Amino acid sequence: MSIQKTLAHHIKKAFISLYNLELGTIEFQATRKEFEGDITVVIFPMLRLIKMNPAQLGEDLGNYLVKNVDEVKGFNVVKGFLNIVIADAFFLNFFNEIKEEEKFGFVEPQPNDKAIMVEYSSPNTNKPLHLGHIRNNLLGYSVAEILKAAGNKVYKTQIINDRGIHICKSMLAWQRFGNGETPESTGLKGDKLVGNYYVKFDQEYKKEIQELITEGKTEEQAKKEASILLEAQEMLLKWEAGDEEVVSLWKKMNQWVYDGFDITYKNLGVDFDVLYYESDTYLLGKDFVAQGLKTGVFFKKEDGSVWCDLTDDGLDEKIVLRSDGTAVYMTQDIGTAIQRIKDYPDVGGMVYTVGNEQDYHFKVLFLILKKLGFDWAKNLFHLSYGMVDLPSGKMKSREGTVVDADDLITEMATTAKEISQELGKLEEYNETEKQTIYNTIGLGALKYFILKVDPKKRILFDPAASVDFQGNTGPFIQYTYARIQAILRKANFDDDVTLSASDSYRNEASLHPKEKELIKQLQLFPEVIQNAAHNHSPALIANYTYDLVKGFNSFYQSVSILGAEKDSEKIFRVQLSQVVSNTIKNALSLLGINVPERM
RNA sequence: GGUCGCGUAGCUCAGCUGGAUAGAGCAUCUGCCUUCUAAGCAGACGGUCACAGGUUCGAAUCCUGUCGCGAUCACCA
Repeated sequence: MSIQKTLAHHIKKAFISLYNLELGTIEFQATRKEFEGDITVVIFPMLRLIKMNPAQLGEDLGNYLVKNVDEVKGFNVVKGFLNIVIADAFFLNFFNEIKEEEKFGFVEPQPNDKAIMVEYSSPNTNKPLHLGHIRNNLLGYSVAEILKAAGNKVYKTQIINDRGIHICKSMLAWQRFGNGETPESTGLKGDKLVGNYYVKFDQEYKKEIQELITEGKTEEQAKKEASILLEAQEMLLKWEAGDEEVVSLWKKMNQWVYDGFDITYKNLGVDFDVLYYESDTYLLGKDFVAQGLKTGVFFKKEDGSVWCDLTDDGLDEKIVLRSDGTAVYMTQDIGTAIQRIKDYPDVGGMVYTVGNEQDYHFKVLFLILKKLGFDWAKNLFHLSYGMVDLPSGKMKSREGTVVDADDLITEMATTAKEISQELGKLEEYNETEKQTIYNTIGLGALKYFILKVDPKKRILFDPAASVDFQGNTGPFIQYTYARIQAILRKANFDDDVTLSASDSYRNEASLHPKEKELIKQLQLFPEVIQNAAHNHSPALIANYTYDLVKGFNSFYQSVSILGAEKDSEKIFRVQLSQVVSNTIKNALSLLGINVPERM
């Protein structure tokens, strides 16, 4: 039982025996450093039940606890705060309980619990992934991992936007100007190659518009009448009609893109359990619109278009079917959501990782699904995140001001390499091993930099300067981990200490303040995971890990680990280091960050 | 204009369901590498928590309003 629960139980008993009163929730907090004690009870809220001096009440409760609870060694009262001193034995016992747990804090999913489907990435297939996708992927992946650690079964998914006018544009440009180029013939990643033709299309389109304007057309006319655009639109119609030639080109070029994406995903360390393609789902949802029309969730306007009236919920009317009977984005999303539950009946909720420009869309989507009467609709969550901005402003793919995902990953590894070489580390390694470590560090820096920020906030990303390797960064945490590994290696090789010795903790039960501090921090981990899962926030994990690392470094600097005076002390400190390093590793795994054994 | 989000140190960010004197890192300055990895540690400097009201024993946190920034308000996706 956690110390909080134990204390809460006894404080309630104290209230009954001292004042004959039933107490509700009790507020605990960690005791501030400047006061003596480990855990603090806030007295003020109790004054609502009983009118008395808070200092006196604290005094009474403190005395009761010392007398009746073994774990309570002492107390002091400052204003309305009862600071409780917990016996070191409690922390030692806790430590001994968790020290064999490889995955301390992680909860196994219960077989009959509902699963959660987490959607992220969901790219278009006409251009390569960029910095915005990186934030999306890292967030989605991390939240999925956190949900798993909190005891949920999770399906990771993405819906690939593989159809529409955008891919036709790339296809057309490739047909016209491509000379049969392939990823193999050019040595380009497939997504890059296709992306180049998307840019090419735009260039040609603009050229044609200019020509038409000089011929005397208005800009508006020119934009509509450019032959290259008309041809792309025609191509889309052919695709929809199932034209063999167009479909086979579409398949070929999409496959290039997928091969390219796979490399990026692999480098980024993300993966998926289930894939959905928009070409399979874009016609879904119409049946449910028809049903909703019958049950009165939707209504039809004179022109035949179908709408959902959300004015009672403070929103607008939203179209769900065009007057020509074709689907809109919303229709498709309704259909896809329902389809997913059909495909995976154990799914009881979904998380959509999509940028905050679609906040309104998802609000409406979730509301409509609720109105349609699906009970899982209450468990839908839009994991909304802010844009990633560059110092130069917005990223615009057409203007070439995007930060390409692959380039960024490479650049981070290069920076890691430069810094490592400057510091003269890693010299005993061969080139391949070094490169692996550079990748781990560079990627760790990037991931931590993005995930430590609250998803809702915008990130200003300066590729040249913003990812630091000192202070609150991924590499700092990785570095601490690597240092602990060095201690563990030396403890094993240079000393005849047996880590599994049965007396491997200090029986005298008196902890160094830094040791106690560390154990207290470890104690918080399970709670942090639950919290992070509840709030869909990797930032909570990141900040916890940083605190733990700070705590360890402070410990590392102020006590001698391998050179401890007594054997029991040495073994204890090595074991403590071991548990801390496991926890760091586990916490980082929730952020998708790997740890190097040396750096 | 309506709706939603954000505004905390020079910069980048923490601050959980209201709690004690608002915390880190970077930058600037001071110490610490013959001793477990100095990508580190210890310390100094730095704040009208955008602004104004309100709620209460107590507000960065909750409510209202104002200002600033961003997003969004298509028979686009």
